[in-house]
Amino acid sequence: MTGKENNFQTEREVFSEHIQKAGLRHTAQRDLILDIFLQTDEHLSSEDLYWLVHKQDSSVGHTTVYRTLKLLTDAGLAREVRFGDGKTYYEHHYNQEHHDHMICTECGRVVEFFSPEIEALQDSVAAEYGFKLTHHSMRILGLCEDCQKKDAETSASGAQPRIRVKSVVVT
Amino acid sequence: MTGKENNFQTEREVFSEHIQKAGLRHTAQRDLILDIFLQTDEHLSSEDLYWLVHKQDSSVGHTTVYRTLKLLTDAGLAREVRFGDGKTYYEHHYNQEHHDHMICTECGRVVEFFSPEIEALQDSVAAEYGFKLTHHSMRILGLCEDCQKKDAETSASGAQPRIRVKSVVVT
DNA sequence: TTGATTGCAAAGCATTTGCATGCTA
DNA sequence: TAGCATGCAAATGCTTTGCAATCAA
Repeated sequence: MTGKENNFQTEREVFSEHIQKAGLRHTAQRDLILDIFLQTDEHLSSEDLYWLVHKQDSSVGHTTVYRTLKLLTDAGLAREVRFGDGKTYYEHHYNQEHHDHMICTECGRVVEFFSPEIEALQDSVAAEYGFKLTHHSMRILGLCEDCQKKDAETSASGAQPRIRVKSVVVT
Repeated sequence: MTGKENNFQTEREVFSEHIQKAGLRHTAQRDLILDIFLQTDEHLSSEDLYWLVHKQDSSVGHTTVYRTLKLLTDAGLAREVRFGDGKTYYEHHYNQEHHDHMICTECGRVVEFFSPEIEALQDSVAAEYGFKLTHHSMRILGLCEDCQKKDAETSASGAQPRIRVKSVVVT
């Protein structure tokens, strides 16, 4: 009886509650997609989750995974994140600490970090301009330690990154 | 002979230099697109710029505007920015101070801001994880002062925002 | 039974690409 | 003249939507 299992239960309950409150319905697909989502740890795209689901039930369609991820987001269980490669990724959101992302533009490695100082400064910037801050979004793009070394050794590395940041877009 | 005019000249020169160095060619379309881009002040999408160009020369195609904006970005004259509505916007980049964006999710208003403290903290976060920071991206999403007031008065405002942030995606 | 849900195919968007034609250098 | 640039149409990649069939409540 670990904390994780308790948490697991609770997330299912949150989902059920959301479904009831919104007048929606329980389905085998939704349960399966939630279960598999909860078993993951990485940031995954709808495509990624689709294939994981597909392995267990090949009758589930792409559309349902898309729609269910949206549903999970509405229920507060998932959070959409974008890393600049044009896809939308999802990460666990329920009972998770807020964090931002640092992305290696070479290998796609994603590091989560949290800086209370930056958070506080964002609040004060918003206040300064009269904004009521609802969300914020922050990415740091650069080269991770390994890729800095690799770049020093050879220029061409064969490995394909999972997340390819095509154009480095700074906002 | 204002500073703006001097700057204008210089940006054209930068463009010419970039074109020469890259072995590319001067064309009437590129000159026109650059000129019109330089006359703008807002963040504009390729679509936006296309229509501005179209007014002066309707023979210029979408594709050329896309390609030229990429070229301007390569030349350091433009910077791609994304606000979360799925489109790519461009802003002036040459001789511009670095800044981040605060976006009103109701009316789409974009406020540019700069916080040296946040910049410094980003550097130290990167350093802490061994990252070599190349770019960063930061958005603050919320309600601007006007929209907070409007929300207090009525819930439905008829105005269509120029930038519609469909799903609030926090990264 | 009623109406939400599903999965397929098709449509949407923003963006990119193939290719014949046009035009700079 | 060589080969980059252009513009059209078609393709792409991700996501959404229409719709008939299915299924939960």
